[in-house]
Amino acid sequence: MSLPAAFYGRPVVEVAQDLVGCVLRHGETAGVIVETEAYHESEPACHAHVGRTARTHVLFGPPGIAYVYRSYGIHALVNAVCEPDGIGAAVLIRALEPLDGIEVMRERRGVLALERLCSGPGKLTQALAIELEHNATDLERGPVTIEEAAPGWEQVALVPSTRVGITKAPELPWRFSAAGSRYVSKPWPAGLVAGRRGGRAAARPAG
DNA sequence: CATGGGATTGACT
DNA sequence: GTCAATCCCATGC
Repeated sequence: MSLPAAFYGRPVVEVAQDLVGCVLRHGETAGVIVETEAYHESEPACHAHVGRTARTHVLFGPPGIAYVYRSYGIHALVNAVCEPDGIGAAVLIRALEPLDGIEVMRERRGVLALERLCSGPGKLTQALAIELEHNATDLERGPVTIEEAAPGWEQVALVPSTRVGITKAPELPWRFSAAGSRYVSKPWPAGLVAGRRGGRAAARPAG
């Protein structure tokens, strides 16, 4: 079942943590969210920091809406708008553990390894065929939806770290990764896999 | 209207 | 490790 708007209408850092373990779905493809980042208008790394513009008005709208934008002229990045209507904030979905439609994802990505299909914000949108046309669409009604935590993922442990690829407000620990997951993006946060030795990753989180 | 800068990725040295 | 690809949009003239 898709998450209701009220789920998103809370403090964005809280929602970013609660979204880990939930399922992002588009058509026949879906994956468990294993990495997120929070962005809020009060800090300069957030697109909403500049105020309402043609680009950012979605961020200031009601929660539970998709904010999709193009990055570096190549990739589409997908976010979930958070906080009450009028506050500009969103959670960036950074990585998924592939769940459904894996063969379709492999074709779209031109990659076979499960660990590489959705281990980055630009990779997962390519794997799920999420594009700019999905900007401002409703995440409860679809076509792109986010469902409640997958079985076994309700209590997943999180590893906080600083956000990736930004130059402003780099010190905020607003990136959240599922502990022990092999499907998160690089750079891996320190302590992602407790007791990791010889580069061998642990199994997926308990559940 | 011109310009500059990305919430990235993959190929290459 | 370095670097190019390539589009949208915010900003400034």
